[in-house]
Amino acid sequence: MKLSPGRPLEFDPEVALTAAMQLFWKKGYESTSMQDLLQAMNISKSSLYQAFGGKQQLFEKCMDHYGDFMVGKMRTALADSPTGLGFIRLLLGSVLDEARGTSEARGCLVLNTANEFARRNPTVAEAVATGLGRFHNVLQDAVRRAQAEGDIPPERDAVMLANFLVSNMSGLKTLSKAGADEASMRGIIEVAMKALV
Amino acid sequence: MKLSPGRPLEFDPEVALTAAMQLFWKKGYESTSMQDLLQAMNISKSSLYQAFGGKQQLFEKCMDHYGDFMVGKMRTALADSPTGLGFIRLLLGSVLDEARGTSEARGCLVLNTANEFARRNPTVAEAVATGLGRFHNVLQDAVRRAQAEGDIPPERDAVMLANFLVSNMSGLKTLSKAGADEASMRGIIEVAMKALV
DNA sequence: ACTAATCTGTACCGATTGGTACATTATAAG
DNA sequence: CTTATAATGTACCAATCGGTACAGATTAGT
Repeated sequence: MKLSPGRPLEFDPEVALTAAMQLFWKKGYESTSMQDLLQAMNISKSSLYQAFGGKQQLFEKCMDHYGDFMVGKMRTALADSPTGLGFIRLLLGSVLDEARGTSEARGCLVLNTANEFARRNPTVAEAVATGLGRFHNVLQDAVRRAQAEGDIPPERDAVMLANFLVSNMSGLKTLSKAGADEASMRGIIEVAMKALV
Repeated sequence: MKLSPGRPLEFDPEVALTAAMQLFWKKGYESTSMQDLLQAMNISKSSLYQAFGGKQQLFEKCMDHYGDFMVGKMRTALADSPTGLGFIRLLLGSVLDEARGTSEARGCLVLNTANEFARRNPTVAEAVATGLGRFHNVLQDAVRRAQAEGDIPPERDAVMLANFLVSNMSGLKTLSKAGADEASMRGIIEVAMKALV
């Protein structure tokens, strides 16, 4: 930890990064302009380029930040949940908030990015794969715990079920953006939950 | 059918519309530029504005065109399929082509649009809802036929199952864009199919 | 006080965006 | 052949895109 002379930062990099993340999350990469970012992060263009390197590099940092943020939330939710199956139901149900309009239908930054870039950018594709893998791992742990607790038959393939759950989360989030009503989504969740036992 | 004087069209509007549709399908709305469209449609800018009104209006026409095109394909596939359940399996399996890299991972124009616009544009939101409804109807018919054929229990809610299938199609397409391998996707399809019986 | 290092504000860059104005060309009806 | 109508080609528009150059401001060490 060496101290160098020079003017100190006038902003908190993590706060600024979080603001950028929220914006990318809500609007996607392409339709988020530098101007939008500067306003949301409340820093000058020079500072952004100096501290984050540019739009693309900032976006990649946001993807990582999102992964940490969201996986952290999921991990604590899983730990706090009385049962593994309860956590899964809660997670699927969280999409209903978006459908109700309670929260914004901004989906998941990782899945949004997968849809927006569709493997066109190798760097981004890798970040998407990494993020998705982390979510998968949480779901897989939840499934295994539910199996240990007797709520899911032990002979079922936990990896497959975790993949199935990720796919359903993704589908639900897309349908939510498509304007699906809450009742339809409840039905989908019901069918998906029944598929686990 | 009245004949008016004036210079005749030098292009087939349907051919041009299809070319535009393919481009929007592959690249999305925002990242498809006018220049891209003119090149793919092989018409001049004047002709595009004269015949289609502009980018946004052209896009809406493409959405309708896509709906006709895709629902038509699905309807004939369903009619040609020996069983309703076979059609459903075939439809879900079609996503594997994208995962294999056999065909491009461009997903579904309606779902892509839902993800890109996320209800920000009311006009587009309505087009998305309409398109999705048409897909849902095909799936619903397939489920009812499978029920009549004894492959799906008659007491199960056909609407719910159709919604579930749309959601899974969507999830699979997103995961395909995220770079999921074929084996994972086969597993997901297996779980989803099992959820129907 | 001076210097080296770092951050910030201002002004600017070429490229590209979707869209428009208008003259020119090609047809059908009279 | 003239005229009304419609399609096309050319030139242009302001606005915005992400990015850069550079001077000014603010610090720590000497």
